[in-house]
Amino acid sequence: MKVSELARQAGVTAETVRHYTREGLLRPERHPDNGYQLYDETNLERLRFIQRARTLGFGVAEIREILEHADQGDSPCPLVRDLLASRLPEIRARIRELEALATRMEQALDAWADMPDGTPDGHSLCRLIESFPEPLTHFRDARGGEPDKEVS
Amino acid sequence: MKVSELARQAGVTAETVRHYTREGLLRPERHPDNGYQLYDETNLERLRFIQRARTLGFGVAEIREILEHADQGDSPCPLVRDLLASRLPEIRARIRELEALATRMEQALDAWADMPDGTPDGHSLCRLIESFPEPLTHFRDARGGEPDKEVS
DNA sequence: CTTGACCTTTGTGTAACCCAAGGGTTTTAC
DNA sequence: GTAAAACCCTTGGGTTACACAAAGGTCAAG
Repeated sequence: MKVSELARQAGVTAETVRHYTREGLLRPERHPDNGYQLYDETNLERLRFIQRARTLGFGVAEIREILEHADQGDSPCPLVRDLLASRLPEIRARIRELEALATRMEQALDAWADMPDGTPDGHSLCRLIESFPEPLTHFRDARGGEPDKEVS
Repeated sequence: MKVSELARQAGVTAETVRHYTREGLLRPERHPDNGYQLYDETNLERLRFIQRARTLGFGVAEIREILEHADQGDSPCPLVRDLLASRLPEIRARIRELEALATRMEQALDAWADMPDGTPDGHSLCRLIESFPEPLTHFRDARGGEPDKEVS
């Protein structure tokens, strides 16, 4: 099947399929005449595997590594377990950060009612933000990226 | 003070200070002779403000907008409140995603004990991952980016 | 045979910085 | 007084996981 067909069956965009192919996660053949990429059932399975691995928090580079192990006949499972085990605490930490963030935001919105929101006087930019404790100088970061958009 | 001094006082890297300056969040003066960027106390306050805003989940572009409002004498507070209010649900959603992710990872590690991790047989890549339910085909994404590194 | 749908590659953009290179400047130590 | 250490500047490339646009070839239907 061709790109869009594979994409449709897996519920991703054709761009995503091409991306994984460029990154070496999928291995299509080429139609000798027109150069189209042709994917077989195995590639569909690989793609489904990739999707599951992504929802488990693996990055594309890691998945490539896993697939390469498997392609060489090695069991990738110990690798997977180690990656899982090492990533889990990071996720937990991130959850705590985000919860703290949400709490701060709610406090801010609650506190809003008690504060005047007049024009800043040159010393205060926005009391709402200024009244927050300074971030401890080496626990930076807080945002959750939203680089993804809905995939119809 | 010069870049590194400002950076040190706020607990960020000099690169970060330069970045904010390039993005227009900080407004240093230039030493007429050598072209060095010189920051005053006001810029230190701005930087601290930026830090707090970042931990509250604001992006650099948003913070620039807030600062521009304040620089023009408008109160940025209503803006801040709206941004806060609109971002909060996103954060909450992200927390739920990450919790689901962590749960899946833990299930995977738990299930590990019951599964053999031998060499894949050509049909299975890694049962640990393959045994997961397929992601619903339009609720993609799950990762929390870690594009940031520790800031000494 | 001409649309229109689909394929190709290449290049650019996203967020918030980090890092290296090449080249001036200032401070410090001898 | 000067040389090395330490710091400053700008420019450009890298990071993640794709999305999107452009220019151009291909294919099925009417």
